[in-house]
Amino acid sequence: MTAPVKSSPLALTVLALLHYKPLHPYGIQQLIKQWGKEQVVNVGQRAGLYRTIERLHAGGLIAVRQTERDQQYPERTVYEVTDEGRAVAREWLDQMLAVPKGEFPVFPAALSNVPMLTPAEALDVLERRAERLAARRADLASQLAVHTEEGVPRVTLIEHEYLLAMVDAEERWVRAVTADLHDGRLAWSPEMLAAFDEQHNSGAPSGG
Amino acid sequence: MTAPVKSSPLALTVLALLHYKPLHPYGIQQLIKQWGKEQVVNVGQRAGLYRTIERLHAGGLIAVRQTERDQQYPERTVYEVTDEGRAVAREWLDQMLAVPKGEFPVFPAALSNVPMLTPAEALDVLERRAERLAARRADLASQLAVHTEEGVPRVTLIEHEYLLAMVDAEERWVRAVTADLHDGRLAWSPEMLAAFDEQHNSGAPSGG
DNA sequence: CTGCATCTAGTCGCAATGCAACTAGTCTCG
DNA sequence: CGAGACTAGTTGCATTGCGACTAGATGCAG
Repeated sequence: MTAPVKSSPLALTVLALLHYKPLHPYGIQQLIKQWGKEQVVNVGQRAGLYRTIERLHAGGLIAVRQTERDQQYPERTVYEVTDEGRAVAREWLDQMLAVPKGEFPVFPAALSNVPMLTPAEALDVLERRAERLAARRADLASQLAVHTEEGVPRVTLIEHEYLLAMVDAEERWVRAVTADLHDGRLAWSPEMLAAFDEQHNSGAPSGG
Repeated sequence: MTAPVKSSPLALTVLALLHYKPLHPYGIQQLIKQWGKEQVVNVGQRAGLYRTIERLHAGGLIAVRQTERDQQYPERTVYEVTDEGRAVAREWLDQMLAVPKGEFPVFPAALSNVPMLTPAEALDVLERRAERLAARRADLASQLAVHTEEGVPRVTLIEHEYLLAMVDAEERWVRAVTADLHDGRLAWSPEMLAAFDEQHNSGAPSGG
């Protein structure tokens, strides 16, 4: 038995689309974009898509159905999902939905080094973030509104609802922090951090 | 001039810790754990840490200060941050704080394939997620409480506040969705999705 | 006191990912 | 006809995640 194929957002999406009907790689990419999933699956550079398909193929989760040839287009390999692929997709989906995965986004890591800045500098960069978040929030909200008006079933927009909720929450949090920075409820100085470090006699994460 | 070093959570943290005082790799790892930053920087497997340090060294952002030798321990190389390293750390920090980066966490990608499940199945897995999120939330909240009681300055806990806010927001969102699933405000069926697909005459992301 | 497990510190290798460059054919428009 | 842009797929490189491995130190059980 070959090593089990590792799950990934893209791999799951490929299986899901093939589950619906056989497709060639480029067709998959088209569908992903058409359905606005590029916002959650990173199919921007095709390399990842082709490699993922290869991996799924090698693992027996998808199979070649046919090899078309429209003259004018290069040879197109059409894939279909296998029974094992269907089963695996189900397992992946259950796992990914039920178990929050410990990921390491950059923002919290950056936040943990905020003491390197002065409160005024922190206020400035966080305000800039808040503005960008607001723009993204507005964008997501308008996409949702458009699709909803068009009668798209809510369940197919559920990931957009989620993204919107998260962006909204982050923006609120950032604005709360900038407010605290603005009127001094959150403040620090090198001296204060150094004094605290001394009490605890070991290296500290503050910027000296 | 060598290629500019790519930023990463770990690289930033290493520069920040060395900014405070020179250290050897293992000491850096100790500090990261001691300050609870393993939750935001992924220093679990040491390979990443050593490779990051090598990369920073090659890029001239850190330099070897000395090579200690406690008998009993292997040779320890102590690094210190260079002036360029300080400057770069500042730039990275500004960038990472001000600009939300488009990352691709697995949960939203999984969500986008929820139509493959029945509403009842979706309810089940999402309830399991909500429970795990609640556990994590409680854990983060208690860590925060402990540190706050000990008089740790708030700014050094800011990334924990953020994580807590995000986990809390996600849990609320998931519970709102499970509530909607529970009493039918969110529902679907293969027929309904198929009907919708037909109107739009192209492949669909629903599970057929 | 000898063998076995465990901790500390660091290294190695591999699969996966992100990103950019490159190929090669096709279409468009002047 | 030729320049540039689009389509479709490939290649390479640096980075990351993750697990396995080394090798000395320590501890503790028989």
